[in-house]
Amino acid sequence: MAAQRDQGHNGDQPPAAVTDVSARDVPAARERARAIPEAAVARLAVYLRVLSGMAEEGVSTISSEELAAAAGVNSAKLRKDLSYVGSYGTRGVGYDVDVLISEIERILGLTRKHSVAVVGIGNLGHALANYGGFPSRGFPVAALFDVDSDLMGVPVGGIPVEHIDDIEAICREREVNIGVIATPPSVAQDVCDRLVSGGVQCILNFAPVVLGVPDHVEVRKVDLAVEMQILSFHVARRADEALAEVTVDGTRPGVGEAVVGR
Amino acid sequence: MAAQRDQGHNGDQPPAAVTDVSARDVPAARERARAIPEAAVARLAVYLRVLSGMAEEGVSTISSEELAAAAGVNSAKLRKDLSYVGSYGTRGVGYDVDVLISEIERILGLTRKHSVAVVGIGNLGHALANYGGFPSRGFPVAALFDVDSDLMGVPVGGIPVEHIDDIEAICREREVNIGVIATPPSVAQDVCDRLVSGGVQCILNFAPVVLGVPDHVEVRKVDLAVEMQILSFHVARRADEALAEVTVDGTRPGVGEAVVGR
DNA sequence: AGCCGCTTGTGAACGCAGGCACAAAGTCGT
DNA sequence: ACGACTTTGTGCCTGCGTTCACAAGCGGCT
Ligand SMILES: NC(=O)c1ccc[n+]([C@@H]2O[C@H](COP(=O)([O-])OP(=O)(O)OC[C@H]3O[C@@H](n4cnc5c(N)ncnc54)[C@H](O)[C@@H]3O)[C@@H](O)[C@H]2O)c1
Ligand SMILES: NC(=O)c1ccc[n+]([C@@H]2O[C@H](COP(=O)([O-])OP(=O)(O)OC[C@H]3O[C@@H](n4cnc5c(N)ncnc54)[C@H](O)[C@@H]3O)[C@@H](O)[C@H]2O)c1
Repeated sequence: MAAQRDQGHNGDQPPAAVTDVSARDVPAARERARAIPEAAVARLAVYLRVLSGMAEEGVSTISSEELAAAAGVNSAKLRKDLSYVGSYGTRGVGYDVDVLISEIERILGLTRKHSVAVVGIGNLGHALANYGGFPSRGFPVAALFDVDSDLMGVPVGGIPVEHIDDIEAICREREVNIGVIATPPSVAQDVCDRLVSGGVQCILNFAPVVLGVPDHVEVRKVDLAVEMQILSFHVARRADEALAEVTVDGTRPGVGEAVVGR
Repeated sequence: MAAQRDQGHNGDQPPAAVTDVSARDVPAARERARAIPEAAVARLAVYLRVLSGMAEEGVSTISSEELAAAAGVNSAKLRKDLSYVGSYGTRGVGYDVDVLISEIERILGLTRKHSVAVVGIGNLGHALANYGGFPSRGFPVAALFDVDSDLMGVPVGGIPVEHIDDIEAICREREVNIGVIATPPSVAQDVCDRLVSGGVQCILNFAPVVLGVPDHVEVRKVDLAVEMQILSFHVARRADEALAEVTVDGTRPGVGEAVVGR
């Protein structure tokens, strides 16, 4: 079938030394939540989207095999991922789509409200603020910030842009949970610090810099240049391989059929 | 120190079953290139950016410890990553910044030209097309595509938008290596197929769908909703932990100091 | 009611990536 | 010229995540 190989791009940073200061030799109880590998969490989010699509199409039950195919993963892995959430399948039948959606949402914490603030309303910030996919998935955009005085008060995606200097106060007031940084790299650390002092605990960073944050803050970065370079690496590798392939046995890499994702 | 925990979000998909059909029990030679873990490739790209910054500031030599701190990783891991590239350090001194830059660029395949095509010039596509960070890093934008007739010929970031129906021909003609999909999810698979038949081997997908592609095509996806949901999960986990923490020994997670990344 | 076949859930094995610690190697100072 | 110091490169161990394979469980069919 050959769906895409998902991101191989992943972790670094001492998983137990720096970030996980707290969770060790603790009784148990929420141990279950902690035990979910981050990679599995990422996949759960994908399953959730696929399941939502299924639900809209009126599908009420799905087997691990079908869901795995739709999500582009191995069915064993899918079942193990779902087992982190709990046992909500029916043997011989499969999973109830609605139940699974509810349970995954619960585990991912999507039952809470997660207000988002976008900082840096330039090219990228505009696109993010206008994007309907966030509010519709439970991430309402609560505030936009910039330094540019021309932007002050201008509504983008229905939300007026506010001045960066008010960021702490506004974030606290509106209980912003997630800060999105779309400013130039040079000011990203400063913006990050301000978000943190505004009580924001989760940050999604688009600026190509490594942010330093306190232990209790979670940062994820989206670095397009890195993505490009990883692709570039694969181009180079493929070129080498194709060369070696031909040299060794004359076989050329097959072209295969294009499989439809959903 | 506590820099950010990098993406824990990572691999899935059978690493040896689907994608790596070709590279096994091969003589050796380029075996070196294949042997680099994808996670290490992602970090190499980060090191490269940090090093570029260093070079601009006139730094000519850097130790693994310094570079590791700047990149937010463990120094041992950094050295191991660099060892995949080769032995270009000088013991007792460190690495020559320029040499390291050249070698990482070589490994990442950045010595070749990588033309990029962006498909779907909406909110996100505009931002991408206008982004100066791609051309400056060796990824010139060679073409833009959309279906919207109002956009035809309109220059975005200096490149005129062309019709999606010409995509195969233009991609072949301009030797596009990397296709970026920023269309609505519903047409993403179709666009993907067209890119592939236009000879594009690497795809960066922003649409929230799982793309099916032939084995020889590499897909990476950037899924902001998934990123948000991973953050959401951590919010939930933290809330649970904080609760348990207080319940068990009365200690509250420390607030720590905000460390500056660079 | 009992059997059959299908699908889940998971125990166990495997493999890869991360981290430690040290020997090798080179530099700088005297 | 030699020794002491610094820093690299890497072997080994540990731990996590993925995969396999199968027993347990449930619905449906006879
Ligand atoms: N545009 C893209 O497609 C793209 C792609 C990858 C990465 N990025 C990164 O995303 C970031 C934003 O890119 P962009 O193209 O939108 O840049 P941009 O220059 O269009 O926008 C930056 C915005 O940040 C604002 N800003 C500057 N200093 C600020 C401060 N101290 N506080 C608040 N706002 C401030 C500016 O006024 C501007 O509106 C950059 O770091 C860039 O490297 C962008
Ligand atoms: N805007 C964001 O910040 C954001 C964030 C995350 C994900 N995304 C995803 O990125 C994609 C684009 O988002 P957007 O906000 O730019 O949407 P958009 O609607 O603004 O832009 C989509 C563009 O694609 C074009 N298009 C439609 N069908 C096409 C086809 N068959 N061939 C070529 N072009 C076609 C449309 O004309 C439009 O210009 C979506 O899949 C969205 O889910 C966007």
